[in-house]
Parts: sequence; C-alpha cells; structure tokens
Amino acid sequence: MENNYVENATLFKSMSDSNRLRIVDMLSCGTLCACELLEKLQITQPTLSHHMKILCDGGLVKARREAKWIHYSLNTEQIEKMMQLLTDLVTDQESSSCKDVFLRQII
Amino acid sequence: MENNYVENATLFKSMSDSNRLRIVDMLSCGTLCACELLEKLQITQPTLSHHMKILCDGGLVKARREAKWIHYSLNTEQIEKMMQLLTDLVTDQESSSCKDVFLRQII
DNA sequence: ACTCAACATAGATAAATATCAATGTGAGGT
DNA sequence: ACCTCACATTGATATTTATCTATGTTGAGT
Repeated sequence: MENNYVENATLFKSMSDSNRLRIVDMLSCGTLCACELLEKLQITQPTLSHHMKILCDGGLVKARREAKWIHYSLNTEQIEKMMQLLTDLVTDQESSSCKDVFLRQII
Repeated sequence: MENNYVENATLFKSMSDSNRLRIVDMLSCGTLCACELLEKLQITQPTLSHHMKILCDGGLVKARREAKWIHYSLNTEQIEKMMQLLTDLVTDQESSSCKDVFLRQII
C-alpha cells in the first residue's frame, strides 16, 4: 500500500459511485463521448460533467478532444494500479511481508 | 460488472477512506483486535468502531469474538471479487465482450 | 454484585458529495 | 457575425459522511 493512503483512497473513491461505475463499465467497451454516455444515464448533463471530472482527476479516465466532442476512454494503467494494491493485500497475508511500518514493530 | 452498480459501489466506497485503507493494510498482515488497531490510528475509539462497521457491513472484514476482544481479519473473498471487477474492465476492452446491456444496442 | 476493560451506540456537527437549474465557453457550420 | 451543439462552470440544496463527546453493553475477573 506504500503508505499513500490518502492518494489511494481518492482512487477508490472515484469508483465509489454507482453512476461512475456504470460509466467506467461503458468505457470498458471502448471510447465514448459525453453525449453517448448521457443518453444511457438518468442524470443531467452537468451531473455527468461533474462525474467525468472526478474520473479524469483520479486518472481512471482519459479525455481527448475531437472537433466538438470529447472522447473519454479508460486509463487501464490506473486500473491495474488498483489491482496491484488489492493483490498486495491478499498476498501479504501468506508471505507475512507486511508493508506497514508501524505494525512491523509489534510483530 | 453484472449490473450491480449500487452494490459494487458500496464495496469500493468502503475502501475510499484513508483510515479504512490503513486498517485494511494492517489486517493484510494478520488478525488484529480493535484496541491494537486503535493504538496505531489517530482517531478515537467510536470513530474506529464506525469504520469497522462499514468494513464489516461491506464484507471486506470479518469479526470474531474471543473473550473480551473482537478479532478482525480480512475477507479475501471480497477483495478477490473487487479484483475480478477490475479485471473485467481491462479485459473487456480487448475482447469487446461488453457486458453493458444498454450499450450493446448501439454497437 | 461490583468493577473494569473492550467495544458499540446515540446524538451532534462540520465537511464533503451528488444533484439540479442557470449560465458560460468553445468549436463548427450558415 | 451569428447560431447551434457539446460540454464545463457556477451557485444552491439536500443528503451523506467522518468525527467527536457522552453513554450503553457485554464479558471476565474479584
């Protein structure tokens, strides 16, 4: 977990909303623009814009301007980073290579 | 993503707080009781209790009573479930086996 | 029965968040 | 220049959340 608890929490937080999960799921199929996303969601355009900002700021989604449209796509690197964090959690348990510096003192 | 966006969002939400991430990281090294967790965190006991409830309700942490102490441990099954969700996101992109039923209509 | 230790619950509060209507911006077309 | 489409920003609001103090509960020991 490399002690970046605040930063990593932000990463998980960007996945902690059902609409954003839905958006990420849609983007897993390929690039989409905001208006295509908006069609399938029961939210207004400003709300979508708000969610896209959170996803982009967190690095999970990349935005690319093309004429009048902005094409959104998944940033697989960040998703793989999340997977690595989760992998560390379950592998630590067997290998006992605990990374928590404070906890190491009492083991 | 199997369309359980609300349920899955709750799962990620339980990992979206820095203190809870720290707790989960500690538990990745093995079972701990609340008082041991409390020692290493800069929060009060009721706040810890609040976080443990969220982690237990979300299924990420298991609680087991032993005398006066409650021993908390990671529920690796739930963590692996989260990993699977993330894996689906990145593998969908290549295989184009998009699971989103709404999106499938416009592809 | 009483006490203490470990943890949960209740109630309050400040901050964060999701959402909307209204408005701004920026790029293309007429 | 003007208009329209696609998206962002602003400001407001209701809900959620993290945190605290105070109090309740539960189990073990004396």
